[in-house]
Amino acid sequence: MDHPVPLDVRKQQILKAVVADYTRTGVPVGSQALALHLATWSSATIRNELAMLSEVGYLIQPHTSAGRVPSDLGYRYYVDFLMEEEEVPQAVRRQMEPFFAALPSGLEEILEVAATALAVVTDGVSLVTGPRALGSKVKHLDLVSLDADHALLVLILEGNLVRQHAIALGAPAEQTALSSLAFELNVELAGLNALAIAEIAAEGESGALRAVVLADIVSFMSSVDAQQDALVVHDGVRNLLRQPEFVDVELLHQVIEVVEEERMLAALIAQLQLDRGIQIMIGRENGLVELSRCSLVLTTYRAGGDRRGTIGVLGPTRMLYGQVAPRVRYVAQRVGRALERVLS
Amino acid sequence: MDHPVPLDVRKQQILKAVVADYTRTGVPVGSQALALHLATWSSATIRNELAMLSEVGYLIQPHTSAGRVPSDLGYRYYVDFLMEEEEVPQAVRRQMEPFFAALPSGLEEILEVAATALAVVTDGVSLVTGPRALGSKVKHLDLVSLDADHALLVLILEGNLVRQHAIALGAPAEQTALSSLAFELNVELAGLNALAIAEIAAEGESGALRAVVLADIVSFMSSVDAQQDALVVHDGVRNLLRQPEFVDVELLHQVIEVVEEERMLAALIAQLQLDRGIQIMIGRENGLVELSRCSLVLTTYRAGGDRRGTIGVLGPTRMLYGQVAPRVRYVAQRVGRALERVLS
DNA sequence: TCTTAGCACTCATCCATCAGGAGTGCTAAA
DNA sequence: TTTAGCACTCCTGATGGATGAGTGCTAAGA
Repeated sequence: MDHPVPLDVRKQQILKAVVADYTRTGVPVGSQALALHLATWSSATIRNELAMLSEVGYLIQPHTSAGRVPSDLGYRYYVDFLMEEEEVPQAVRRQMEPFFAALPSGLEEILEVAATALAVVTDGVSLVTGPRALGSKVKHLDLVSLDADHALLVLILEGNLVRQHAIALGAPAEQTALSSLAFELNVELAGLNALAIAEIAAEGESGALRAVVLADIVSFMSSVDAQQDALVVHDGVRNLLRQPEFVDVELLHQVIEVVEEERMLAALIAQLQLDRGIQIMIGRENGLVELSRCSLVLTTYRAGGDRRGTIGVLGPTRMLYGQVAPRVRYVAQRVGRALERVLS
Repeated sequence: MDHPVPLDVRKQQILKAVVADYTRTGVPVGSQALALHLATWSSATIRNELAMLSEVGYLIQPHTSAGRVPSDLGYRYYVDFLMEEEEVPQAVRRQMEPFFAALPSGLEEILEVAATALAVVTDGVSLVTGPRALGSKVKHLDLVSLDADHALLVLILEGNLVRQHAIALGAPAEQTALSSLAFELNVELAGLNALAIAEIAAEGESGALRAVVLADIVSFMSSVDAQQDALVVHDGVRNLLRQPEFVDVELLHQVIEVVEEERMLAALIAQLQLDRGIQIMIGRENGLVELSRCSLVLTTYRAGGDRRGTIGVLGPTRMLYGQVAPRVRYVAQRVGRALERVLS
């Protein structure tokens, strides 16, 4: 991967043609089929080249009398050096428009809509994580009385992330007391993150209503920060079923298991280097055996400031990378823009 | 369905044995296999009875030399007259405990947790709709300034359903103005639904900040009410893949399509009569051709007062109804209790 | 009249066999 | 260096019993 075997122009053209043909049909491609597209050379010449490409590991032969299929390495070379990105067609943009037109203002809702849109236009499973809230900051908070000694804490964090949590107050408190406390805290805590609030909490005397609420805010915000990474929205499992590689029910089972068991994907995505533009993980590169015959096309979206989340697509290794990558990027941009509007 | 063909005791026993055997093994059951369980009669006698049960439509023979399989009608007779509900075993309750132990206080989160728990213990796809908010009522609201002439409306509805919406104010307004307006509206609107608020909105003069916000509250609450029905959480698609009936990829495809395309299910569930305890829809009874080989076991959960939602399981027709039904009911109760705590 | 042993019959499933064909590697000529 | 030719491999799909599970029917027994 670091030192790909260099290829001459003809081998490159042939590899590219193999990838193109195979992604289109899903059937191993033979020298004769290639000779049609690459009329410059005879099938025999191509056959020789194919043998050499197999030798260096870019192509695989399922069995002796079969055509060639790109290996993970072959796809890697293709993606790194040969792939041409197809601009997102007008028709596809139009197809997504309804999703983004009536965009809601909540973070989760926006991400969910984006997931659906992405699944529709890429024929894969879309994956979206929440923006990493590296110490998200309080924008506004509110306290609503539930019963005598319980209250609901409503936190509005930067990015209009709204979270609520029930607090056991320890002692009875009226709504009026809660309201004035909320007013007071709004002034004090605006713009602060969990860490800074923890300091303020440490100062005050314990036991009082204010102390109880402050302690809860700190612990709750920390848990929100921790959770944020894990949030994975997905959509489009149905798309996998159309792919011929998934007639193998066992394989399908493994993939769906991983997708529904969201934390495995979350872990995978967390180890991702951000800020690399589109990142493509091919086959075994992702490290999960269950996904060894799948690829991931991921990128980051900006949720204002330096908060970023991940959005992307999971599909079979045999994927139209040149088409999927720009679409992922496009949706990421739209999400970023939508969040911008909603941001503080 | 309204007038099931009556059966004598022996036919009932045989039908019950066929259902038991078939749900266990997934293989058509023959007279000899039955004779092992029902030692009172010979295989020949059972054979005669099977022929009669086939004639009245309770059993089906996939082909001449195959055993019998219960028809939709047969399952219907079984669940109506023969099924014995198995109490939820201690082990299963324990299995669900972690899910309910650290239950969050938000409506959506609770429903999501319940969906996961239900999927785990029933080996099917769990389905959950939000509680029907037949004119949900305001409990608390808040206005947060976004920029000069935009504000974020945060509505806390009964049941601690928190919703936010961005408002274009039409004219600049400071946070102080918004706060005092929010204070004023909290007093006026507490406990009112969209309809009642619409009346208040109609009274005031238009154009003012207050009028703009009121108008937005009305339209937003109406849309929340409308949406509420549609909200369907699901989990456990992976479970379907273990069932032998879904080696037929085409069938699987149709089912997943329906499940992911949530609105079809929402429509199906909406037409459901509530308050009937457990409702079981077998095979074609659900009316969706895509789900003609599936069954639904549904019930309602109470979200306090007269707000109710639906929770249940989708699985193959060949389902352990006597086991699934009590588990669905159990989870519904737990959800109800969890929501109770969170309720106003 | 009801039950049941016996038996012929049906038909899905399994397995081996075989022809067809796609695609290869190798050789030798251009 | 390219390419036509050809033998070879081996997958795929079709064919055709053999097997066996399960039935319906008949006739004898309780």
